[in-house]
Amino acid sequence: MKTIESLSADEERAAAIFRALGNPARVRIVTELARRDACVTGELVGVLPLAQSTVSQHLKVLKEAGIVSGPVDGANPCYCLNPEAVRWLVEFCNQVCCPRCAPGAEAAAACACEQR
Amino acid sequence: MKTIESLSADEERAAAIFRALGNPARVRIVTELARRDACVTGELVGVLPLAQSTVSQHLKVLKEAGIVSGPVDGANPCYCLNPEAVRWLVEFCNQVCCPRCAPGAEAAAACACEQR
DNA sequence: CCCTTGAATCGGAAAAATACGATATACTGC
DNA sequence: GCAGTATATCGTATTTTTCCGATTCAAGGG
Repeated sequence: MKTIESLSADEERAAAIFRALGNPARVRIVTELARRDACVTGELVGVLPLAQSTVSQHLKVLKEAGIVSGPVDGANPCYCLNPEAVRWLVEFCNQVCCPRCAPGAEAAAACACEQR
Repeated sequence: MKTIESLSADEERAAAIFRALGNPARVRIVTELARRDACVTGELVGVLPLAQSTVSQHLKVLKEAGIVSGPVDGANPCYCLNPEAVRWLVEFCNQVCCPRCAPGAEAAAACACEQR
């Protein structure tokens, strides 16, 4: 993938987070983590039809993107969802698409040209 | 990538949209489309340091994910941002992470376990 | 100290994404 | 009809992702 020098820092961060979330297994992990307050990896392996090493890799990707934090090593290894990252992403979407995508902006939603 | 049969339709749709947005060039295209009301491909080629055929491919990916619509063929080929898709994605994020990620949920944001 | 258990990392195979140039297609204007 | 311009598609080389089994590492129990 080519680097685009004209990209803003926000755009790059958004792309990185989107990319990390752009996999069904990782979306599933995030929804599982959100459902509970914390999660050991082993439970996730039970939920997903993937090998333990693969789940571990997915967790690493999510962690590097800042979407999850952990694990705390020691007695209770645990991965946690980082709500700040999700909130940031939602905010980015709203900023970028504002005012056409903001909730309540339905009136302005129609495109200027006819849709195919 | 393995198909995960236990995945809900929403989770799959979210993953597909995230994946489509998970590329710097495509984020840039979306922000450009959001900035204007419509955009012919040519202008985007000028904005991005990529070949015309590559930009066309990116537009195709975004279109297949339902993020942009168009082009209307004829005199004024135009691609438009589909605000509904972005709104749906924001809503998905809020639903999944609710109540821990919803705006104003800062009090509940701290994870149950210590962060590394 | 050794053994079990759970998670991370390594090595590598297969599949998918990314990018480009070349080519095809569609529309405009002469 | 023909030329010119703009966009889409094809073929393909390269890179990246995805996944697994095997191995390593760390903690705890006997």
